[in-house]
Amino acid sequence: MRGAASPLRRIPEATVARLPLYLRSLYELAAADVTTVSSERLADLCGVNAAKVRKDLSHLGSYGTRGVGYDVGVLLSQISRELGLNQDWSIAIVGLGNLGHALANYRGFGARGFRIVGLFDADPTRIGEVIGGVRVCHVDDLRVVAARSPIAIGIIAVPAPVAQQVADRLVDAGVVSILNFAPAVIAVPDHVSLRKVDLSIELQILSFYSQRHGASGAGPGDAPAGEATA
Amino acid sequence: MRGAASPLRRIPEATVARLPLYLRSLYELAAADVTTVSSERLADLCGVNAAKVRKDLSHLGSYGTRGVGYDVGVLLSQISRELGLNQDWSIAIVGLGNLGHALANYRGFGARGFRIVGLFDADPTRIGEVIGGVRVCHVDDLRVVAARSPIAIGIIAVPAPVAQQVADRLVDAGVVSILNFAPAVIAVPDHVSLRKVDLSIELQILSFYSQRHGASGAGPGDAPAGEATA
DNA sequence: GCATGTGAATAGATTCACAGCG
DNA sequence: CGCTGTGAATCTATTCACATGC
Repeated sequence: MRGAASPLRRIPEATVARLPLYLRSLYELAAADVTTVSSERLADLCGVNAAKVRKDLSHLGSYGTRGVGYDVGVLLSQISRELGLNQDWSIAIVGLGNLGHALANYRGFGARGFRIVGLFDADPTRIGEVIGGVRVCHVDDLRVVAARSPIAIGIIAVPAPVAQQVADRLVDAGVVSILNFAPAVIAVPDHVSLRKVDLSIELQILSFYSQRHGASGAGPGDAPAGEATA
Repeated sequence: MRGAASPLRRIPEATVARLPLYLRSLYELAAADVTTVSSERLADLCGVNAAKVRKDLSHLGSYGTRGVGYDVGVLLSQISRELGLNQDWSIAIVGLGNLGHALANYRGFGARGFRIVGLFDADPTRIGEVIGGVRVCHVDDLRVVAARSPIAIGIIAVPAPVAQQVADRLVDAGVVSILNFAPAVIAVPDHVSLRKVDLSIELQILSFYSQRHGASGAGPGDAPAGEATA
């Protein structure tokens, strides 16, 4: 019962997170007219371990040929299907400050089936502006706009203090996937997928490892390495 | 042997990645004049499990009081120190397209000890432009500029095809931490820390879960749910 | 022969559950 | 009594190593 092929097996989260990586390398291989690839080659291209590639791919089914490798075209279409990239996904961006603006102008969404269909902001002076062919609407109209043409993925690019209420509005408008760029923890119902991108967290993690590992080319001027490690 | 306090224990990677999260909530608590916090409260604020908080914090040493909780100020300073946030970190951004530009204009770096000291691009028309008080230099001058005032963290915001060579130049200039925004796998020597932020990967992961879970408010027009799951 | 696919081994992270202490 | 700190149990992910099949 259920749909044709894919979503019967349970695919580990870690694997899902790597599939897009494989996909990208496969596109490059295809563009270079390479028709077959081994797990080892693909692993190299993606900066991972070959056994990991094989185990990951085995979760989608057995699409390799022993002694030969994987057919690039077949893998491409299997992974695309698995990731749901056969269909288009509509995106809305909320918050058009520095970052939101940059995202809205980013070409490369459309390239792979992600289409920006809505731009929203709370600042009246921004309403009506057209970015990348899409008109900026007031965030109060989110629900109405979403009712006309559904939004699959909402991108939050507002300041931290209003991130939660924007998330609430997105959920209220029927959005089931959210990508949060605001430096704030937000809560969503179980049926909504949430991922976050947090610049300052990334920098702090790097800071941690810089401090330990290479205490070399570190500080700028003030506090070179006062209580350094090495 | 070795420095005063912190870096003797081995702190799990997963824990390191959460420390900045705790830190942020602690700043908010401190700003609200809260002096004590329980693992459960902190866990709520960060959207994680209370046992996880306790175990994470235990890796830094025992700074809690049984029956009471943790002192906000003490935790703040312990985590800050552990993450290396007592010192300032110098940042260079390479690539000043949409994204690089947005990052360069982003206030909030400086707030927590991250200071943009260099901006680099390969496009001659952008050289000399001043963004956020910093002059854009040619990427060929990276090494020279870095020699004058060392760069701790390099941010790559160039198109994928040139990401690797930019990484090489950063490493060559003595940078030991790199944050890569380009949708490309890059390789760096062992002594360099590398983290990545990849928008299109995040979207594809969300696509995967949208497809499975809520097959509700999905497609926009073309391919609504052709071979849908539910 | 060669590279996949996979059980088994290992490592790592999360969660449980409770002893221990303020 | 309440909350921390932590061993033990569980779950997840990675890696190994080799039988399997083209």
